[in-house]
Amino acid sequence: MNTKRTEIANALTGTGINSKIIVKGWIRNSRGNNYVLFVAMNDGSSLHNLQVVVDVEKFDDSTRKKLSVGSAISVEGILQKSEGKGQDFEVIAENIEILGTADPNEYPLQPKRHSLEFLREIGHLRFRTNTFGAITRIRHSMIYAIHTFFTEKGFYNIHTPIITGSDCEGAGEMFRLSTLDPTNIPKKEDGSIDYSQDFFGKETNLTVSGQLNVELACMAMSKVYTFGPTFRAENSNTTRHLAEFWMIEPEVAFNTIIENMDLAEEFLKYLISYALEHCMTDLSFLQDRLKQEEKGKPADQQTMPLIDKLNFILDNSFERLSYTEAITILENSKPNKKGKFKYPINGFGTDLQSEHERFLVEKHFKKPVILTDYPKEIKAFYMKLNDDNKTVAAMDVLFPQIGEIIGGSEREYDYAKLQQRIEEAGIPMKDMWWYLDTRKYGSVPHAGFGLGFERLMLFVTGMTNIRDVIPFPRYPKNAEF
RNA sequence: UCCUCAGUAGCUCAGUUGGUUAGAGCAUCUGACUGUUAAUCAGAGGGUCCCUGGUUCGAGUCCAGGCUGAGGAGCCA
Repeated sequence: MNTKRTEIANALTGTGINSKIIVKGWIRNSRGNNYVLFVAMNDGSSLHNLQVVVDVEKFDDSTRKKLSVGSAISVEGILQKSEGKGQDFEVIAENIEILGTADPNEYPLQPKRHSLEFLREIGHLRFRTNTFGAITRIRHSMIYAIHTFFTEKGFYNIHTPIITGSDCEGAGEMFRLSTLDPTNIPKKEDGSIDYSQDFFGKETNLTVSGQLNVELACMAMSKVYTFGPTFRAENSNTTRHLAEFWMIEPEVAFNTIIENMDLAEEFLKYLISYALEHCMTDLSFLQDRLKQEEKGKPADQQTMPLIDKLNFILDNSFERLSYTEAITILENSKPNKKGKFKYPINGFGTDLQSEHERFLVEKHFKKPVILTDYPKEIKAFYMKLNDDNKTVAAMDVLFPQIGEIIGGSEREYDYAKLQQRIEEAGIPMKDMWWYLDTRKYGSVPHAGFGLGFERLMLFVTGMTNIRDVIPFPRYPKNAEF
């Protein structure tokens, strides 16, 4: 006899029909009468539940009582065509083993819609909901697609360090990392902290970006990418920021900003088409969920259905324009002339606010936009200085609703110019010697970008809060679970 | 960090100008029903009204401070 567990996703397609199978999983819903019980179970392999039909007479009272929402069970029975209308197949239970009970008086999940805020509070259990099951499966598919995309293009994955001794990655506030006793910190004679006694013998932090390290690998391997966790200790309380998030950073030798843009656009379109191809069931569920949520809203606030929105990205080329051109458009725009912008446009040098980005993407071009050649003052030191001496070869990919999804640039590869930019940025030269060495020995043009993985997940799933697209969100005042 | 809004049963929420014993739906428990689809029907139990202080004869309701959450802004990915 077959004693192997059948995954519910397989059972739902009728694999093993009319024969005995064993399924294991968690009860999502249980209902019935004195004679027959219908138990919906889920094992994570599919959005859909498998219906187990329980002939009450065949089971004792104590087993039946334990068939409550949240309990884990193993069911042995015949898989057959369902007599009911809601599903194609069902299992007629012959044997039920209770693997783990869940006291219905305490189990917090009900077979009904819960608010996302409530589910965040029970983050340890939220995987057991349809929504988070769908998000989890899509997230995995996106991770797989990312590695597949780069592998097919001949990239090498580089594990860049999570602990960094460099405090000049320049992307935000860092989390300090130390094994020193905080109640008894060793001090030097001048009163400053004596890091020579710390674990690494120097000041260390959690990385805010793998870019500088991945550039080192790029200067030998040509096409590389890093995909890892990054940490920002900014006190950001928004639906788009996390203290711990995952970032994909490709870096390509001999590429200019043009090829960098091409790569970014191709990459995003690949991932979105991968999701449409492999995650349709979960995407449809999330689309319907979103529709439900928007039901009460006025028509003009309702967004395009999720799947249409994803297809729309595939069907349109991203609009590419320079920062300077964008400023001109914004200056002449209706909201600017009518004083509708909270931050008015003041010519070249104005840093673009989210309201401006949103105007360009959602109102003016109505498609994704790549902005290039920003004023050097508002961008990072490693970006290549353009011939005008005013702008740098930066590129930001802006998406509807979420704003900046990718930030990248061609890198400054001229030794002297880079040195000068480091100086202007006020970064101590002695900390950057290894990075400067890449420009000293065999320097070549190269370019790369960073894609915030959870921002991508926001777009693909249509979720609106970034805390719901990462399994264990970390944000100010919260490191629970 | 700033602005706005919110916190009442396990969940989602109602609670009138400050007034007796704080309500509903769902969930839970008990019962009814031979195939349910968030099953249905009947009944029952369930409350630190976020916390601290204040005003008042009297506070879920008013005031102050704090905590927590949501949305927006800044920082960015």
